[in-house]
Formats: sequence, structure tokens, C-alpha cells
Amino acid sequence: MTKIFKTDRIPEFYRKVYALCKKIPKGKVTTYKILAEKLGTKAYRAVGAAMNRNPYGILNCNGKNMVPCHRVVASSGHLHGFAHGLTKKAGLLNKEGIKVVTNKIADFEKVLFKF
DNA sequence: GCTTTGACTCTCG
DNA sequence: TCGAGAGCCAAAG
Repeated sequence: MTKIFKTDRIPEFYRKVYALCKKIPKGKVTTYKILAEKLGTKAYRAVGAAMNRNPYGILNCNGKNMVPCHRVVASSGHLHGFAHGLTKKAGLLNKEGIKVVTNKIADFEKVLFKF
């Protein structure tokens, strides 16, 4: 009985984080805190760790199973670390229609997506 | 199985 | 307003 899928390599906590990230519509962003709260935990750092360890990769955005980790920012609307560089993250956000100035979301409250 | 680390957040100075 | 420190949870070593 194969009760486990090939995704078993990924912790459930991570999978939940990815699932929530995928729910983020285009042109919108969210924060690590919201994701953690949605998961029913306060492990904000764990959420970020999931992004860093995300197997889908940001460069794999061409696929459908991608995780728009670039749409996840800090609670203050400020871009934190990024595996591929904050510049890349800011560029992606700009392409999404989100204005990013000095690694910070210009209209953070406007583009902030709440689940 | 314990210790360290981490793409965080909050509070104090 | 800006800077530094403590707290929290989960995964990896």
C-alpha cells in the first residue's frame, strides 16, 4: 500500500506553505507572518526557510507548480533575503505590476493579499 | 536525540 | 526614526 507520494520528501509544513503561496494571485503579495498564521503557527522563520528550501525554484516559474516565493515579503512590506538576490525579486515583482523601490513594496497595503 | 541555523517578527533603547 | 536584542517554531546537521 503506497500511502506516501513522491512529495513525501517534502515536509507537510513546507507543502502547506507552498500551497498558500500558490494561492497568491498575480500582482499581489503576502507576508511570512500571514502565511504562518494561516498555518496555525508562529514559525515565521520556518515559512521563510521553506521558501529557501523550495524545490520548485523561482527560475522554474515557467511551470505551473511553481511557488511565487517572490510574492512573499516581510510584514513591513520590506523585501528580505532572497536565494537569487533581492534585485531579481524586485524585478519579478515589478513585472507582476508591483512597484518596488529600494527593495521595498511601494503600494504594500494595496497589493497585500489577505487569505 | 540534541544542537544549530534560518528568506522573521516584536519590543526596547 | 533608526538600531540592536530577545523570542518563537520547524527543519537540517
